[in-house]
Amino acid sequence: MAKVNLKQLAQQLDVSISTVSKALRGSYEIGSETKKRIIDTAREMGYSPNPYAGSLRHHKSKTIALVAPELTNNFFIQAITGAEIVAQEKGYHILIYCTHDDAEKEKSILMHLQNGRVDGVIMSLASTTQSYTHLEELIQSGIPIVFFDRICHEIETAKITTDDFTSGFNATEHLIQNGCHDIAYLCVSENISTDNKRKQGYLEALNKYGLKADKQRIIKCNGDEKINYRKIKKLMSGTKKPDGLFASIEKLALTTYYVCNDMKIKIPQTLKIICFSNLRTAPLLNPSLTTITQPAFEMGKQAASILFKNLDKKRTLISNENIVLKSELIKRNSTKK
Amino acid sequence: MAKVNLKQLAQQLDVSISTVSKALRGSYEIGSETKKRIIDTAREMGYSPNPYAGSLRHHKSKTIALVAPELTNNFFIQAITGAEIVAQEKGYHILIYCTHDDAEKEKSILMHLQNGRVDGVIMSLASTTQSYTHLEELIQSGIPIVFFDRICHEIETAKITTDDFTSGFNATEHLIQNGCHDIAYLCVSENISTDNKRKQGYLEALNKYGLKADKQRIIKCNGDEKINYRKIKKLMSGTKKPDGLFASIEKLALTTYYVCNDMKIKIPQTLKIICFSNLRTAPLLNPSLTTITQPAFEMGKQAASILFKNLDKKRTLISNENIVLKSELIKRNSTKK
DNA sequence: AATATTTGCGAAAACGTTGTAGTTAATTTT
DNA sequence: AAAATTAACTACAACGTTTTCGCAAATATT
Repeated sequence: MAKVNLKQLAQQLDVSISTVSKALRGSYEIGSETKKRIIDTAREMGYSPNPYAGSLRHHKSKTIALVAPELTNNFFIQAITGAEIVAQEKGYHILIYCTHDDAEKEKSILMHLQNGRVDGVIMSLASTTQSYTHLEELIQSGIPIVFFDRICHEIETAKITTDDFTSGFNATEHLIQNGCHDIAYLCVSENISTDNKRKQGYLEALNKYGLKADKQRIIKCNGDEKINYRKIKKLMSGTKKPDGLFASIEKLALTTYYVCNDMKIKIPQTLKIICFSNLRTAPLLNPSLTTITQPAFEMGKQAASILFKNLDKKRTLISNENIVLKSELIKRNSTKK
Repeated sequence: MAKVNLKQLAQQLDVSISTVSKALRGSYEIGSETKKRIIDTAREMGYSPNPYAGSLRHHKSKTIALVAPELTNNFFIQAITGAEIVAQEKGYHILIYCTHDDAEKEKSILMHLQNGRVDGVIMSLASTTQSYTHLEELIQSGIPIVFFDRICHEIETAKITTDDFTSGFNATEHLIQNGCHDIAYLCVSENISTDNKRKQGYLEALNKYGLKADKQRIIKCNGDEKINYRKIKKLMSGTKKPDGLFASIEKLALTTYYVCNDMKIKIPQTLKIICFSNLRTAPLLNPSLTTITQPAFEMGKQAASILFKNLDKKRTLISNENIVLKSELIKRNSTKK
């Protein structure tokens, strides 16, 4: 059964609605005997308060939105899982939205969140997002945002990232130390914060070891799988091919594996590959893939924790805070000397 | 800006609240001139109706819950992605809940959904779920459920599955045809519908080819990774080892890969492996993994479509309907002769 | 010209809560 | 014994919508 509300409970118990409400919230205004009686029958009748009535009164929904560029990606899924666990602990609910890496869709989703459906937002930017007015507007309308991974520097709030510069540097250095002299960098977009930092790390490492950076070696891959495949194939077809490859996202490393399979290019003998990835199967690939693995789960947990903490304090503006977690470079066979 | 409501709009326009409300919903009661004036200023002032006020009036939230046993699994993620796309099209919102394959948590989550927070539920059962009263109660309280993959036969509603029996049969037959005589089956739980059907297919194939079924060859693996590892290791350590292995879920095949790696067992020479999986990296594993791949994305889409269609018609009871999609057996090197 | 209908709008109730401001009756203080 | 306090409860407004009903003025029908 169900759909029992305060009114029905009150009728049943022959007390007023307010009394029932207060008793259930443990108010000291209600005598302990009545309180017990009310609580008991409430349980008996399976009473559960209508969340929307409460939301309407309090302008709080106990719900947050998690906005991610894609879902079919272990990094984001692990982050979501982390956030979900914290949400269940704290009694919050999570609405999931996927921008499919499309700035327009991102804008539209955030617009629809301005009306109080959620109390706050955890998000990672779409790679095509250029303007930040939709983010500012959301915050202006009283809904705080916490960013993770693909953050927006321009906005003052909490941001959870990993040490992308250092990781980019380490990844490149690792390739160099294992004998690479000509290293390509596969990225998604110059807009996104992570990609940029990783590239800077890459360039810095090249510089440190006296390798010159070549713009031709920085390949921007967009969303379409087939176009990426062709771009990478072209990269591996010239007379001067790279002997190392650093992919900023998992998907691009996998595409490279396919290209190498098809072109009979041997990994790691001819090409060494390293990649940002949370793939569980990295150790089982042929060859096993050297990865920089981000603490995605932890990032999701922290993002959620910070958001909830602020929401519970009724803070609608979250102070600037950069939380930087460490990624781990896991050496495997794809970069073996 | 924001937080503008009907009252403020009405004040600004010097008309009544009802007039504004009606105009915005395109009522024929309002003159076209006034209507235009209202719609224009509403847009100007960035009005967006408070969703919870509407929900309270209509007892409809335009929100559904998606309850899955785990998130870090490509099958469920693809299904969620499918559902999310349909939801965005239809103007619905999706709350995500993860049971972590725990019947108690599942129960608790569903209990919390009885109060009208969602209009309907899409779910896949936890493997430990034995009793179905919490499902029945939810439906009794007017919230319809659509099941996908791990369904509950006992409850009358729409269910989206794949042809698990046939797939189980085909998988086993494939192993037999490639020379296996002693095939183990790794499963999660006898409770879950999919597992059961797959096992029946497995047994049927053994029977057809005159191989006798051995209870020792049916290994029940629970959630814990380490225990699974030990169970599989034990399986591969006896004097009489299986020469074929059929895993009902992805995770178990991967664990088997690890076991074989560690024990220097050669796949497919010594052991052939086939597995239900939506892993994108199946072709890149060492060796590439033969899979039965479910149309997860499509399953999510269909589950959502059916649910929304019923909700839009204000149907709170969904008629029994079994939608069975076809899985695909993709032959790769892990089962090569 | 008297009556009936239509058009355009507003008042107010309702959805299920919560919290403020009473209102009794019992108890304590003076 | 009168006044003040406290304890235990209730009435009611409010949150932001939607919708039913009502009402006047304008128009159409006899």
